[in-house]
Amino acid sequence: MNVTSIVLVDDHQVVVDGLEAFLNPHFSILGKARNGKDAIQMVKILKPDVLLMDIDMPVMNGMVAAKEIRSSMPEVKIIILSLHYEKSIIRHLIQIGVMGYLIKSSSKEEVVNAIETVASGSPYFSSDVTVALSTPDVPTDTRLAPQNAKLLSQLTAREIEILKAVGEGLSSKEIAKALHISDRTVDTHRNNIMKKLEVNKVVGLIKFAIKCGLVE
Amino acid sequence: MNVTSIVLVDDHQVVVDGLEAFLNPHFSILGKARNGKDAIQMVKILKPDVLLMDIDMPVMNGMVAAKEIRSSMPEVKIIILSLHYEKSIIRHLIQIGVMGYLIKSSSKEEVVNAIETVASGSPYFSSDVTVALSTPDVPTDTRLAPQNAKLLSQLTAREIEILKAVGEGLSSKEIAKALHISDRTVDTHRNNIMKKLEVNKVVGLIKFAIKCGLVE
DNA sequence: AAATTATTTAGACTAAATTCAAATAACGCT
DNA sequence: AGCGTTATTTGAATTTAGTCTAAATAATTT
Repeated sequence: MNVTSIVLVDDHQVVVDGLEAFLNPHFSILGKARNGKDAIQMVKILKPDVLLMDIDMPVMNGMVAAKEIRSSMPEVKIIILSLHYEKSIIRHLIQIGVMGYLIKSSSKEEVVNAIETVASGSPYFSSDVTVALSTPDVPTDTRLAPQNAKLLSQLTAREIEILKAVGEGLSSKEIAKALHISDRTVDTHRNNIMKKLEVNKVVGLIKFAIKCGLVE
Repeated sequence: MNVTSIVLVDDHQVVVDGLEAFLNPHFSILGKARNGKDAIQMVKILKPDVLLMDIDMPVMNGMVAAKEIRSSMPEVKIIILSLHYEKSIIRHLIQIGVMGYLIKSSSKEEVVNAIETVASGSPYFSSDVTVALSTPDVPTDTRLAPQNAKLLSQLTAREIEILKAVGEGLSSKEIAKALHISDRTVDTHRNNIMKKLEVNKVVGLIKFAIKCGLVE
């Protein structure tokens, strides 16, 4: 088998040169690019075994380039070399089909090891990446949106009580009975609430109550 | 430096014996256990460098044992050897602080490599694990509950159209105008929908519409 | 052709919401 | 203690919306 050929892509010259310095006798560096756009061109012409690429780059970032290369040249194995620990980005790239993911703090040995592993057809992911992915997702919808919190805070205790009851599907009369007040009172409260929340339909109240977790 | 010492834990004798067979000249196998409980005892007495353990085991499973060992003997490096791809389990174990995670389909070489990496102080996670973790979480609330799907399916197209409009806060009259039909018709549809969904309040309709993702 | 289901409508009735107007209670402020 | 503000409460008259019953027409299925 031939020596593994590589294209290096990073917008910082020192990084590319440094990588080249310690990869050079062992691997064949076919080319070096400074952004995703150039990387695509270079890969098409040079057809390397492995593409070692950064994410943050001007003109075209590594994620876009990786996607394009995956679809047009699936035989090229992509290794991402990044500072990013952000889960969504890592996930996206793995879903796109990159074969490896290294953090820039990786040792020379790890980079060499990753390239060899990937060149042989197996994926290689830095353990930092795995650990980063292991933190559970925060469900976005459980959090109370700031503007809702603000609106909610300007309701009085009684109003919140009534809003909750409305959200639970009780009519003015039922609420009145439950709270031992007149149903006119309940209506007034409800109208005041609607003014404060700037909604003009009961549905708006119900939706707001749901959003704030007052019901269901 | 001394040869790395290991304790093997798996409820299947063949697996333990098989592992021992190819690890033996290279590493020092101090002991073999069949469940988590025995593993804890054995680790306390033998103090191995590395504990290679399954998850699914009788008496006490590997997760519980890993947690216990992590808190009582943090210097012992734990590698999980499992069939599990389940994200929540993998995550939990990484959060507990296991240093490695291998899938049972791993090659001999990978197992040896993992043990060496972990013994030297670096984590080692099989790439299958990383890929498994890279799939985005499905927020539980976005999924349509089966009973809601069933109820929704027994509504007619027209009824769904009206349900949606109700959920958006339109009154019967407004819906009537929008659909170029009489408001009586809208009422009838709404009542039929309520019968089908077994709710007796408009709020029920709105909540159902939200649950089914028809609105908002 | 007959039976079901879907869509449409009306009238009489009932319930609910809106508007306008205002009283009482509570709270902080000077 | 007196003032202003806000919260909570209520009523009457008015307007709007929703329910119930009943039924016709269109579309589909059997």
